[in-house]
Amino acid sequence: MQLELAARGDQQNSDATPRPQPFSPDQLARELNPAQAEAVVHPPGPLLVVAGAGSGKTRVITYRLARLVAGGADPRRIVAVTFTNKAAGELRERADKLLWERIRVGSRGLWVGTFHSISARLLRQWGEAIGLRKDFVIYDDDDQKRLLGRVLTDLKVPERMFPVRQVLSVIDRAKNQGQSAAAFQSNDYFDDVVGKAYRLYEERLAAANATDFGGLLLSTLQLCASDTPAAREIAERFDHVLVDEFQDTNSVQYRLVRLLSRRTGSITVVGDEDQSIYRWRGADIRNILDFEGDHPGAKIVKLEQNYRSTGNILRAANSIIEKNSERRPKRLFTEAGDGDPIVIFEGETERDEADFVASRIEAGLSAARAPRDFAVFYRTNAQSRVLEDALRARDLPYSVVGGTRFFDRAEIKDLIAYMRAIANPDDGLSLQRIVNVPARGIGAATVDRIGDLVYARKISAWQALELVSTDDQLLGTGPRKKVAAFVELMRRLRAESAGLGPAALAEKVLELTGYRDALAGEATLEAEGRIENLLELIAQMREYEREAEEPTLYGFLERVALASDVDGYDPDKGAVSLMTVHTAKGLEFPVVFITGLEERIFPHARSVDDDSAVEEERRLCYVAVTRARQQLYLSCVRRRRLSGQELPGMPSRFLRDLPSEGIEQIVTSRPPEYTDYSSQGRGPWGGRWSRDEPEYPLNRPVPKRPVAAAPGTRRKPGELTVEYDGDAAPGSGLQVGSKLRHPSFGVGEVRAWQGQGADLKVTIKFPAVGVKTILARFLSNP
DNA sequence: CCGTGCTAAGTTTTT
DNA sequence: CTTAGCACGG
Repeated sequence: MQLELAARGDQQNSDATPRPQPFSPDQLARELNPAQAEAVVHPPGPLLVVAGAGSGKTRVITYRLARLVAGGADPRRIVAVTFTNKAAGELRERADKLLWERIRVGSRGLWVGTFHSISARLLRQWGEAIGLRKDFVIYDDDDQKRLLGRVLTDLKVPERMFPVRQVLSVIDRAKNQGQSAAAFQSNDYFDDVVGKAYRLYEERLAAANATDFGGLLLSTLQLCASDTPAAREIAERFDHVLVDEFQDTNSVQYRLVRLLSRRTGSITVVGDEDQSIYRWRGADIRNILDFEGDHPGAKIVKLEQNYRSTGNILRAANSIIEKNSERRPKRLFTEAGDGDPIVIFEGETERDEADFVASRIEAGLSAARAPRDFAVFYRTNAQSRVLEDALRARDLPYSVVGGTRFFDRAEIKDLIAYMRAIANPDDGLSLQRIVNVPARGIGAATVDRIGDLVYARKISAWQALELVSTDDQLLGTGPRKKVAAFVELMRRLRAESAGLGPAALAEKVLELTGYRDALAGEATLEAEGRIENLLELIAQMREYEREAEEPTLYGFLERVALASDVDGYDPDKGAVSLMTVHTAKGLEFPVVFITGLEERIFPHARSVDDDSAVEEERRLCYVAVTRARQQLYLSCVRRRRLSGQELPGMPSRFLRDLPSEGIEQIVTSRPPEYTDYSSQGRGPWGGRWSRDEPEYPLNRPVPKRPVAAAPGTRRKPGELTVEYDGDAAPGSGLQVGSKLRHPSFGVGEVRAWQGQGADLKVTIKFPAVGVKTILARFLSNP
């Protein structure tokens, strides 16, 4: 009782009372299944937990971590690595809770984070040992592309033969495998050029005091492997290492983990080869398959009992994944009943599919099922649009997780670029972005000259700016003065930045640069939206300042650079979730729709010719299926419009692999007529679809004639309701130019309207989605 | 130097 | 179909 009342920070006193037995065999037997308990109590040393989907993986990690601490381990000397910030946050929260409940110790000082954030942290502390400054910035892939583009131009490499994307992917692959620019091997002409580009790219990165995603990890590995006092300190730093999603580690990450755990040998990895879906990003499935061989005496525990899904869903998942060969045999089981049958929908077009999804969600809403309980998955981001339209048409709240990121918007990147340039004067890329934003008369010609100067004299962009603003030989008087004014502006901002938090600094930037005034002066809806976005960013900065232990400008910039798609998922939004299958990993929902299950969509066209790529697609499908708790819908269509052209669709091979029991099928289409698309074939979709390609029949015969969709299930698309939030009352002065707010589209401007009362239709232009004609139902009057 | 209008191009998954 | 990049005219 006394213990219950002990204050949270009161650690000394807890020793006075007898300690409870928080992890006694009895207790564990009550809270864990035998396999879970085995993993939790295994003594420190190499341990691989093969955790099937929904088998209580996070539970095992938190219990094991807590038990290590209960046994005397210091939380500050434990590092737990995850793949997303969201997973890291969850792990920290659950570990903290368990530690407090059971042994009155918090998780304070525990290192939990993604590979990238932990690397950044190590580099900021010890990176100087390998010549890295503490204040480096992190370039995202857009920055990488721009930097490499400039490198390729300077090397006079023909763009046709060496597209930036392709060169970058080779460089990235090399980095993921631990090959630095110096060590880059080339066997052919292409790689010779890539090697040259790689070296110059790295040179420029270093000059900009910047690093990229791959570099973050590679530098950390180099640091840890170096013969320096810093490396020895790091080797002493951690007693226990835990790694989540181990199947997705690449070679560099794996070596890093081994170095961190080498001294004590206490390394716990948790993963599932069946859920390895990041091979294209360098993940090496062998890391998990060979773990035993690499760690003599390693213990392996398999978790096969699933606590998430119904029997029908689990059987479907098993039958899909069983076709793979690169895996240890494993079969998930559940003590739950069969549950509802899985529903397969086969429609005519992607609109029918979207409408089916929306109608089922609408019908499924009840006291027990809120919008947040539904998730819709797709293979590629481009597929989300039709689904969004269909949900909108039924007024269902939805939220697209990932996709075009908030941080990718132009105005956000501009502001971030200012902050980066203030934090790090050497960041040429950011300087280039903002030097003429808002327009201050510094044109492309001037920027080019400064860029040439940087290249020719091997100076930083900032030095070049300072140089041309004082030396009247280099630029004409007009441009020179303008550049000088910009230099002065940046100096002033830097001077003012001292002592300001990120949010206050951002406001200063918007004010002093005239950015906000420039937008306000435009007085358009787009500009209004941009200002709103900037305010949102500043609000995020404030939130960061509240949360972070030690908020700094670098800290915020790092958080921005390392934010992941799924980090934006918030169940409390109360909306139907739309996301790619990749983003869905690690999440679960009562009802799941997997759409676009067609050959060349899922599995993707780029994968169908390569057996091992198809295995990855199969794992992806397995991940998608195992997200569902109670109800699973799978859908495919016979004709799909994708980037302009319509292509015929064949049911995915994954549908053919489903068991014949526990499935309900809804068909509203018929197979497409034979069409020879070979003459029109263009690009990767290269639409050949001939008789030679195998048809994958579903389990029931397909009707000869199309069956009409149920009547009354579909409203006219584009009909929506808006909430009144403007400067005109209905009937009493609604006019062109009035502002209205729509729950999904935001504020829009009235273009035209017709009718009145309940039949009032208004045409509105929304900055976000364009012009829409809407059935307006005014909910409130001013 | 800047904004507009057009054409052409490219379309997987993301820390 | 969308978006990005480019040429042109002001």
